[in-house]
Amino acid sequence: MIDLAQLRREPDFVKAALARRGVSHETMDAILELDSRHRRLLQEAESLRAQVKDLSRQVGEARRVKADDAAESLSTNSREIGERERVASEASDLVAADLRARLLMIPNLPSRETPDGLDESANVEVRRWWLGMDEGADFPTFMAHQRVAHWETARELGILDLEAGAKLAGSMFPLYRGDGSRLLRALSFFALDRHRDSYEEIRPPSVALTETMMSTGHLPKSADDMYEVPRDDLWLIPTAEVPLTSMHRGEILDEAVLPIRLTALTACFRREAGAAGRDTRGLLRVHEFDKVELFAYCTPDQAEAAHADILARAEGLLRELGLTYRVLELCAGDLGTSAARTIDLEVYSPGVDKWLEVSSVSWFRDFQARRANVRFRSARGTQFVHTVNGSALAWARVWAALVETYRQADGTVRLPEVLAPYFGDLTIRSKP
RNA sequence: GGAGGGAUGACAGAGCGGCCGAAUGUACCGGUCUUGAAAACCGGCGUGGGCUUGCCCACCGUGGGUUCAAAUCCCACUCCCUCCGCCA
Repeated sequence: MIDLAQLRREPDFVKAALARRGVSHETMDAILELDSRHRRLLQEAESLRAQVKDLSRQVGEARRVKADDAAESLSTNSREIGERERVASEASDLVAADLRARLLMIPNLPSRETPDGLDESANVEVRRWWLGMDEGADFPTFMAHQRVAHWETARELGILDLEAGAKLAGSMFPLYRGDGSRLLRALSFFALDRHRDSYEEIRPPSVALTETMMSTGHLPKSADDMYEVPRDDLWLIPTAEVPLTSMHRGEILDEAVLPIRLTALTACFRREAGAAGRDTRGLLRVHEFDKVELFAYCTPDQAEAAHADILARAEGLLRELGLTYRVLELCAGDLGTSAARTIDLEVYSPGVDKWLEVSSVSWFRDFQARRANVRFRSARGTQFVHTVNGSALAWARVWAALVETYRQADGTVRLPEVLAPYFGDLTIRSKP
């Protein structure tokens, strides 16, 4: 949630920032108008309530000295004012609810680093990396045997059964088998081990309450993108960011414990509403995938370094795996609701000849902390923490890129050496 | 699923209709004392909101209700603890 006080204090600045991501000035003016109406009604209600409290005190006093007539007339008076207070409060609450509902729909202010632009075409490519680049090698030329889509290779090798997944849960719910399933597990274990030095591993629930979804900004805006369990007021998590952000919901943390760095492996569920038919073959876009997430609660001063660390770790994994990737600075119009700044990592998948998003590293400033009410106490008083997070990494697409990149001329897949401790024999062959 | 107990400030723990936003202790911060520290003593010490910046309002698990007045009474819900049942 954006800071209402800031909107009041510097409306032009906030409106200009939000205009960069398509929020109209009229929308913000309506909020300011509601805010001032709310404050007027609130003042009225509060002053009436102050009168009721004062009279009630006098009633008590009168009773004590046995002045029953006085007590009776004071309490009648108080009852009448109480009626008016009730009316004023209801009016105030109504406006407050409207104001809050609108405020929850407003996205975060883009950071200074975020370039202008209304959609993904305006994202800025920051750099590319490929194996050997650091030694001066040119962008790789992929061989014909690497130009085979992962779903073809996977069928030949028997490591992915999309038909079976569709039978069980519908299309875009993949079922991995044999070495395909082992590869998935190897990747998660590999990543979690790499983060052990400074991130505490968490295994959160895979479902979250509506209230929890509100904290990260996934609700109310993105309800259509998520799976709901209405009977229990639960939602399947679209990312570990959801539970991790709410771990300290409502708490005031000691400055000394920050930054709190967490990592979690979870399944992620996404309905992908509105994306039907777009890049949906194989593992390009699926409803359920495993992801290792990195997350930090930090002070505003620590946020930049925490963001950079997550990005470096996500990139580090891709480099260790020897995959070709590029780094994109998202433009204002392509940012997620809660993000002030986001850097995406896209891996190059030679078989399908596409760049696939495998990580999104975001800085939320205090937007989520304000919603989740996570603060910290310091010498300068109590303030909201900053949250940052990023995938390291989302495995379905990495799995696809690995199978395509490391496909050999003989049709087998030879995985990179770093996976040896997690996978054993690195060659995936078709089983007789 | 059934029965009972509980939820109060950073923590422990009183209060059970009327100056209670809340006793007391611990922790924490400042001061006195001390060569220094500890102890002792003195003072301070929740969060958020509104406006005339001094005052007002809200918050005692959550949401309703009763009352002139609710941390205190009533109802519902959530979570925690104990016991019984069931179960991977």
